[in-house]
Amino acid sequence: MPHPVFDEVIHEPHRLRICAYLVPVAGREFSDVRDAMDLSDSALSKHLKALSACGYTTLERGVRDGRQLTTVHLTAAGREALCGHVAELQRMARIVGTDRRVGPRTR
Amino acid sequence: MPHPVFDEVIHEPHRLRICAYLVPVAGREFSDVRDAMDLSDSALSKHLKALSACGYTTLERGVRDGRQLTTVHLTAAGREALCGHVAELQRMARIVGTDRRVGPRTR
DNA sequence: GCTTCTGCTTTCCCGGCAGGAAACCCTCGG
DNA sequence: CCGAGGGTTTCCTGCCGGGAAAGCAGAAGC
Repeated sequence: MPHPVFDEVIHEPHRLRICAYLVPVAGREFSDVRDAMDLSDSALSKHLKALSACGYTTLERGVRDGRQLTTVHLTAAGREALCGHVAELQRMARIVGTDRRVGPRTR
Repeated sequence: MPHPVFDEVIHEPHRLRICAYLVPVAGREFSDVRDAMDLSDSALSKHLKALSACGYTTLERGVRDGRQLTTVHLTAAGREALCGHVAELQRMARIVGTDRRVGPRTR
């Protein structure tokens, strides 16, 4: 592994968590993500913009109970990217033997 | 997992790789790390300074064959931090079901 | 002991990125 | 037409990482 080279867009802590947060469900409301990630509206909006620019997420604007609400979705590409990134890290961890307490698993 | 909160020092891509690179051996020469990580002298020096400031690495200056050479060591704390960080990511991945190809594990 | 060389370190400067605040839509309900 | 709620964009600021180059210390050579 000369250069694991991580996906910077997804590697960014908040975005990493956002994507992870989106994996298990079909879609999350903007406000839910904002609260769960403890981000300001603007910060989240920017992160989603970045993620969407890469095709990792999509925003679906709709209305419910007279209120407008935006739903965030993780795209297949986003899931792919996240999985790939995590896999990359795990691969690194495995090679390194970093399985909590570096024991006899040196290889 | 309200706030996985990653260790920013170790999360930084290059530093993450540097630490991983140091795990399997007792010590690496500065130049080896530099080349392996494909970093400039100054960049590596700065990263090592940051890691050392956290007590994650130590530098041992010595001489061999008339040449001076600095050996980089990952400390126990550094290994701990790396392991912890990776574990955190794996935990996140596991919760999320990100095991390459997200199947029927929708919840 | 002084110069030169080498190997790391520090300084300087720059560009990029993330965050908060606030101004700005846009849409819905009155 | 007028708010009000929900996101978005702008503006500005601080931090952080990188390269270039100057700086510095130890070692070899003279």
